[in-house]
Formats: sequence, C-alpha cells, structure tokens
Amino acid sequence: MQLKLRLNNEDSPVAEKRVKQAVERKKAVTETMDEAWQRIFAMKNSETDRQRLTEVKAAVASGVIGRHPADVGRRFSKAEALRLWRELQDKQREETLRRMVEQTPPNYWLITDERKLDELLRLLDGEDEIVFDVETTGTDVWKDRIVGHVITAVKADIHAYIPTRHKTDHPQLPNDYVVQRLKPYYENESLGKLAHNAKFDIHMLAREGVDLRGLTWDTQEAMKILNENEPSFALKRLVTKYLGIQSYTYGDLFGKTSFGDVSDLRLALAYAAKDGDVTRKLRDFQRNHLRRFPEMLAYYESVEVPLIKTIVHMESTGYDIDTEYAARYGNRLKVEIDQLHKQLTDVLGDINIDSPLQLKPALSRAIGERLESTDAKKVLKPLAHKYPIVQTLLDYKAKVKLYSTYINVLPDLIDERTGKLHANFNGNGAKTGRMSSGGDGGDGGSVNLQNQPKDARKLFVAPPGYVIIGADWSQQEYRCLAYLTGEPLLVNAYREGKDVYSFMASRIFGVPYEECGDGTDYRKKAKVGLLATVYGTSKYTLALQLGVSVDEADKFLKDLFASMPVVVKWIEGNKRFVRKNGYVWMDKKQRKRRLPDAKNPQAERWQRSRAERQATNAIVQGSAAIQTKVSMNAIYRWCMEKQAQGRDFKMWCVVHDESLILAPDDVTREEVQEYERLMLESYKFGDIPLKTDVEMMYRWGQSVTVDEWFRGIRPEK
DNA sequence: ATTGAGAGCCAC
DNA sequence: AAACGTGGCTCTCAAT
Repeated sequence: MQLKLRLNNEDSPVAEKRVKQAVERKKAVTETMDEAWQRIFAMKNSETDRQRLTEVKAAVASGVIGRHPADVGRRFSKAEALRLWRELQDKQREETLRRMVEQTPPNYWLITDERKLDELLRLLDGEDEIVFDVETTGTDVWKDRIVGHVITAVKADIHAYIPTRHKTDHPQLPNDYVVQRLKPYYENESLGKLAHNAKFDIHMLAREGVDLRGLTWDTQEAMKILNENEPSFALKRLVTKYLGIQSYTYGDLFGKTSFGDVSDLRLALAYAAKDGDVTRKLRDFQRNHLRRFPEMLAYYESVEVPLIKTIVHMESTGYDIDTEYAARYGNRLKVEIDQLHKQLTDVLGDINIDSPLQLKPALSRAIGERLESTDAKKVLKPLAHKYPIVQTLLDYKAKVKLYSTYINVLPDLIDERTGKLHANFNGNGAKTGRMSSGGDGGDGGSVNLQNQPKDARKLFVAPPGYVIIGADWSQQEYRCLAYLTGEPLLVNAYREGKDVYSFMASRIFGVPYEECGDGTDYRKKAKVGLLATVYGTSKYTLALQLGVSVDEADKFLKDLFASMPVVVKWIEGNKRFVRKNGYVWMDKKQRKRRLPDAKNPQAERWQRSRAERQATNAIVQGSAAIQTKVSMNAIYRWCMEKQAQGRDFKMWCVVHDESLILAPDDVTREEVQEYERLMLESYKFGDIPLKTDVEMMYRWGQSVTVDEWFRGIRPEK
C-alpha cells in the first residue's frame, strides 16, 4: 500500500516537475557558463537561433550585456539567451540610431520645403541617371502608401530624402505636390534609373499616377545574375558583404515600426538616403563584374531589366475571380469532404485524418499492412484497388487539397480597391532563371499563379468585354534540347513536323512510326524516357515509373541513349564541364548556373551527382526560360503599342512555357496572328522550328481554337 | 500568437 | 543518404 502510494506520488506531474527543478538547480550550481553554452549549442537550433545565440555569447563575454540578477540562481536556458538577444537588439538599436543621426554626411539632404526641392531638381537637370527608392507604410503594393521619396543625384553625389506622409510635427511637403514635381523626372526615359527591387517602387509610384520610365539597373536582379546562390538578396546584406559598408536592415533599426511612424526626420534621412547612396555604389561594383562577361551584361540589360516593367504590368492587370462559381463549387466540395471524412473516421477511429503522424498507424491497422508513409502517389495509389478505404482516403485528400489551397482561398484574395486578385511574380524566382510566383500576399494570404490545378483555373475569368488568349510553346524544352545538342533524331523529328515521342519510340523499339501513335505504349515509354534523360533519372526510379524491372529499365535507358548518341555525348560534356568549372552556361553564355558541389572535393558523392544532374537540367530549363522572358517583353511592348492605338491588350499570366493575354472580345484574326508571331519569332532556337497552340477562352482552361472562335463558336462562360 | 521544420501535393 | 529538375502553399506539430 505504502509502495503504491509512493509510486503514485512519483508519477504525478507535480512531483515530476519538482524533481526536474531540483535537477536544474543542481545543474545551475555545478554548470559553468561555458558548459551552459556548450549544452545550448548542442541543441537542434534553427539557423537564426544559432546566429542570435552566437551574438549573445559574444555580448555576454565582452560585458556588453549581462544576466538579470533574478535569473542568476537558475540554470541558463536557451530561452533566457534569446531574451537577452532581444535586449541586446534594443540596446544596440538605440545606440546605432543615435550614431547614425550624429554621423549623417553633409551630402545627405533632408528636403522639407520648396526651396530645397527646387535646388535638388536643378541638380537632376544635369544628371544622366538617378537612384530612386520610395519609403512606404509597408510592403503590400496594393494597400500600402508612399511616405517619402529617396532620390540620389549620381554625378553630384547628393542623396536626398523627401518625407511626405510621416506622422510628425516637423513640417514636410505634401505627397501630391512632391509627386507632381518629381513626375517629369520619374517619367523621363532618357534619365536613367537605378533601384534595388525596382518592381516594388514602380508599383508604389504607379499608385500615385507615375509611370516610371528609363529603368537601367536593378541591384537585386543583377545579384541574381551574378550569384544565384546568394543566401540573401537584401540590399543591406549585399552592401555589407560586397562593399564592406556596415549597413543595418530595416528590422534591425526599426523593428516592426512603419516608416511613416518615424517622427524624427533626421533619423528618417540618415536611414533612407543611405539606401540611395549604397545602391549606386553596389551598381558600380556589379557592373564592373558583369563587364567581364559581355553576353551576361547584355542579357541582363536587354532582357532582365525590361522584364521588371513587364511583370509590373502583368501583376497590375490582375485576375477576375468568379466568386459565385467559387461559392457553389466550394460548398459542394465541403459537403463531399464532410461525407468522406465521416466514412474515414468510421473506419479509422476518431483521429485527425490530415495528420500523417496519426493517419499512418490508423490506416496500417485498418488494412492490416505496414505502411512506409501515407504518400498518395507512392504508397496509397497502388493499394487503392485492394482496399476501398484507401480509395476513399485518396478522394478525400484530393478534395481537401483542391478546397483548402485553391477554391476556398482565391475569393478572399481579391483586393477591395481594384476588385481583382493580384499575384506576385518573381522574375528570377528559380536558380535556373525561371520565374516563380507566390509570396508577398500582404496580410498573410498569397497565391501561386503557376500551380493552379485545372479545376481551380475555372475560377479565373475574363473581365466583361474581354477574351483570354493563351499560347503555349509546344515542347519548349525538347526543342531547346534539339537546338543545344543538334541531335539528329530530335532535329529531324522537329524539321519534319513529326511527333517527337512517336519518332523516338519508332527508333528505340525498331517499330514503324505509324505504330507509335498517340496512346500507344511505345510512345508513352519514349515520353517518360526523354524526360528521364534530361532530368538524369536513375534506372531504379525509371523502373518504378514504367512499372518494369530494374534490368528492363536499364536496357530501355541503354536503347534510348543508343538512339540519341549526340545527346548522351552532350550530357557527358556538361558533366565534365561542371566538374572542372563549378558552373554551366545557358544559351549563348547569357546566364550561368553555379554548382560548386560539382567541383568540391569535400562534397559527398551524392552531392556531386546531384550537381551533375542539375547541370544538364539547368542548361535546358534556363535556356527555355530565356525564350519565355524575351517573348514576354516583346508581348508587353506589343500590348503598349496596341493600347496606343486604342486597343486594350494586356498581359495576364505566364506559366513557364505558356503565356496568356487579355484581348478585347472583338479581337481580329490579324491581331491573334500578331500575338502568335511574337511567340514564334521573339527568340529562336537556331533553326529548330517552333510551334505554339493558341486557345481562346472566357474561363481559364475552357477554350475553343482560333478557327472555331472566328467561325463564331464561343467557349463556355 | 508566432515561428520553423517536415510531410504532402499542386504546377511546368 | 539518395536514387528526377525547378518552384510555392497548407497542414500538423513542437518550441517559444
């Protein structure tokens, strides 16, 4: 009895806690600070935590900061260390701000009256280029507002800050007045403009009715050309790293305070004008480096820089979302999801189906098979025909994904002011130079326009009076491969206008072309095989994909390679090159993909193999992306020309190998042909013929052909 | 409440 | 340890 009682006591959480505390007290007494740090650094810390802990350790060691007397008796914990980090931040922040104001250089001008503004504008009249940067209330280009303008007169070496909407008692010029005075300069094409992340500033200026022209350099995008592996593209980080100029991030100095709430304008000047100053210095540094690679410099200036305005235009166009359709569709999905959920919990018990951790054991028990994971494609799909509950689970998962990531979310992202959903596109989101989409959603919500599933695309509709025209490059990457390699098999197939997969299948399997048509096993295998070649798929993965043995997959790969010896040699050459140089070139040396693992003797074998696979993939993917970007710029210019003629054409969306525009719904056949020509002629892959399929639609994905459209047939609304 | 990691899944 | 390249969003779960 006594024993049992004692055990109960020991087991109770209260007792457990007491024991723990006792142990900790003992540790606090016995543990030195060095040991405490050792213990904390041995924990699984995130990269930011590790960084912070390192700073605190140094600050404690040098006596800048110390433990609170109340804490000294306790064990030094990671939590306490991170609390100290925050204190350290505050302390450093105040000190830094004070010093910054004190040390403001005389060529930093705070402009709060007309006389001084006049003086700046007279300077600008003698300039060839300026740096521009707007300070704002936040980072949402659709909701936030400008609170001040940074202008650097490059030749004069004057860096001005013109506050316009700060919450302060200090006098300042009204924003409308400043915009009206600056507008002629902002819009002057022959006055060059430099900026860091210009897309943001151009959007913000557009809000004020300014159409920025003459952009010549974006230091953020330039950095992505100079080193796509850079850990951070924030201006301050780059300036600190490459120019050796100590520069604090906005967060370091102001935390979460909106810049408009900075009431001390001397402080605002010291911070803001420095941006203009260092942006120009960073541009000079970057240009010096890029000049050693004339093709890269030319590509950057003629494609990447103009692309920024193209993207601003596309993002501004925005998307009309059919909210009624979304509501109906969403409700239906919700009902179906609830039904499926009930069926699942009836069998699996009261678990969270959405938690793989809970689902795996429950499902394993239900079907009596040990499961490796609950991955739908790899694990569940093959079991679906055997167990109805697995099929139910697959249906449930698919519907939940569609509902919670797309259908239920899209209507909430409509901007109240513009009535449209605005996506964010990142011009160099991928290290290969492809664009990415997402992020920057303002209040949490954000959307990726490049992974909308077919069913979600139906929510995107043309505005009244417009039609969406979509055009994709047929087999963009394989035509690019044919061009880059000169592989006769591919080149001949494209020259003769044949179906490449059928053509390949015919050669690999020694079967007549006619027997390798659409839907045949031969063609399917050739298609998977070509993909495998470019991606460097192993025989093991290929075996899984084709549903054959590893030996058969191996033989298939050998046959495939034998049919395309030039491609094989080319891939081997890429591997040799990347092993020797640590990077590869994309088409015409316009871009590099740096893969240092490939030539790093310290890297593991699997890391080197991965880098070698990435090398070939990056050349193809990156070169295709160049075609897309050059064409986007051409389409944008064309839209502007059409608009000048009173025809309202706009870029709507780009998804890697597909571009979509909005056209007036009285669009003519000639206008559609102009668009098609831009797709086919803006950027060629040598003399490999290009092909594009053009579709006309009111609702994304529900299309008619151009011929049908001009015969009077209309797609579903 | 916020943050970060991991699993999973959408696109090309 | 991974075995196919490039991305981004949602959800859970643990830690703070």
